[in-house]
Amino acid sequence: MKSEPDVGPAMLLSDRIRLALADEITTGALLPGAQLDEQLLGDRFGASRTPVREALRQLAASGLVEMRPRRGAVVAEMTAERIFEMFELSAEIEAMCIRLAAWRMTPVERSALRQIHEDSAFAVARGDVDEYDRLNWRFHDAIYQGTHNAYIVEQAKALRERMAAFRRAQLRKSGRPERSRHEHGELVEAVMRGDGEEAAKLMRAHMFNASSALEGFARQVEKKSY
Amino acid sequence: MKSEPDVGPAMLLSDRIRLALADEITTGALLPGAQLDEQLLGDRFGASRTPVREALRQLAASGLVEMRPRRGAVVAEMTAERIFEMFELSAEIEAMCIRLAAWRMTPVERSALRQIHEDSAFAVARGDVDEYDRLNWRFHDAIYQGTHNAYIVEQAKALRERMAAFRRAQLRKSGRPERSRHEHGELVEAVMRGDGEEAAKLMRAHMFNASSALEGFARQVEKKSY
DNA sequence: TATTGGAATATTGCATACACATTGGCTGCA
DNA sequence: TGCAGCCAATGTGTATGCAATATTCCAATA
Repeated sequence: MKSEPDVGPAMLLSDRIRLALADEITTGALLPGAQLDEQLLGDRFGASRTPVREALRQLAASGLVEMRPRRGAVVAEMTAERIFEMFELSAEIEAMCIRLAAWRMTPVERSALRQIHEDSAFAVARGDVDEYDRLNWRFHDAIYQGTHNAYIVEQAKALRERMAAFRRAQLRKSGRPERSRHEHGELVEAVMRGDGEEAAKLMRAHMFNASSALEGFARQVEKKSY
Repeated sequence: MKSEPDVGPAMLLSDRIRLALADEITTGALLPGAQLDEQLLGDRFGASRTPVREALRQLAASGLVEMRPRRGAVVAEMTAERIFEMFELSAEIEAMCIRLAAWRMTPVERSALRQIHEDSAFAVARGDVDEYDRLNWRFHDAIYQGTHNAYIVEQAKALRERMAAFRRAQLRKSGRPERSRHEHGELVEAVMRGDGEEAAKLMRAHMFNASSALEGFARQVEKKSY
C-alpha cells in the first residue's frame, strides 16, 4: 500500500528522518536545548526508535544535536554566535582548499573552473537562483578537487552539506547572486595566477559576505530561542 | 589507573567497539576493502548487531570505513597516500587554529599555553612518553580554545581524536619527543608575538615532521594491503 | 523547614526477530 | 555457448522487547 507518493525506499528511513530533523533545527522549528525523545520522534515520523537513533547519531557528528550518554539527545545551542562560528570554520576550510588548489590544480582543472564561472553568467542574467546554486556548488566542488587530496574533498563536502540548510535562504537575498559571481571572478583570477595566499584571503571575504547575508535570519533564530 | 579501558559499563559498548575497530583499521589488522559483516563483528565482540551498527556509522563519519546503503560497510582504502592526506588536513586545521589563536588569545590564555609547554620539560627529561602525550594533548587543546570558536574547538578535537590511533605509535620514535617539544617552543614564541601567519607556518612544519615519523608505519600498511 | 535517602518512573542501551533488497548462481531458451 | 530471467541465500534496514541506569518525586529525619 503505497498510497502516499513518497520517494519510496530509495532513500533510507533513517536518512529521511535525519534530513527532516536537520531542517527543523536549522529553521528554528526545534528550539535549542529541546529534548529529542526517541520514542516521541519515532511516533512523529511513523517509525520505530531504531532509525531515529541512527539519525540522531549522525546529527551529533555534524554538531546539530548533542548526545549525552544515557541522558539522551538535545538540540545543540544554535545562537547567532554559534551560526557565525560554523560559518567561520566553513570559510576557513574553503580558504584552505583554494589556497592548496591554486598551487596544485592542473591547467585542465584551472580552465574547467573558469568555464563553470563563465557558465554561471547566464544563470545570474536570467535570475535563475536554483541554476546558480547548482553552478555555485560545482564551482566550490571543483576547488575541493583541486586540492588533490581526496580526504579533504570528502570532509569539505560533508561540511558544506551541513551548512546547506543555512545557505538555502542566503542566495535569495536581493543582489546576492550578482555579488557572489563577481567575487567568484576574483577568485578565478587568483587561482589562475597561482596565488594561493591571495585566493585564500579573497575566499574568506567571499564567505564572510555570504554569512552577512544571513544576519537577519540569525537574529530571527535568536529571537525564537529566548 | 583509569586510563585503561574499563571493562565496566562506564564506557558504552558501541564506543568500545568503535575504538577497537578504529585501532584494528589504523594498525592494518583489518585490511582495506575488507567486508565488515555486522553479525560477525557482533560475535567477535560478544555483542549484537545494534552497537556494531552504531560504531560503524560513526567510523563512516570519520572516514575510516565506507558505507554503501544496503550493501554493508567496508574498510576504507588506507594507503600510505590516504594516511598522508588525513595528516595534511589535520596539519591545516591545526595551522588554522593557531593562526586564529595567535590573534585572539587573551594574555591569561597565552601564559597558560607557555606554562603547559614548560611543564612538558620534565616529561621529556624523564622520558615519560605517556605524560608527554597528555601534555601534548593539553597544548594543542589550549590552542583550539584560543580560537574562541566553540564549533572549531569541537571539530578540531574530533579530528584529533580520529588521528589518535596513528599518533600513538608516533611519539615512540626515538628523539621525537625532544624535537616535538623544541618545535612547540617556537610555536609558543610566535603566539606570544601574536604572529598568526608565522605560527601557522611553524605548525604545518611541526605536523609534517610528526607525520614523517610515521613513514615506516605507512609503508608497512601499504605492504600488508597488497 | 531543609536535606537526604530511596523507591518509582522514564528513557536510553542492547538483544532479538522479521521484512525486504541485493547478489550470485542456476536453468531454460535463443 | 552465451545471455536473460528467475530463485534462493546472504545480509542490511527496521521493529519490538528487555534490562540497566538516570531522573524525579516523596517521605522521613535532623
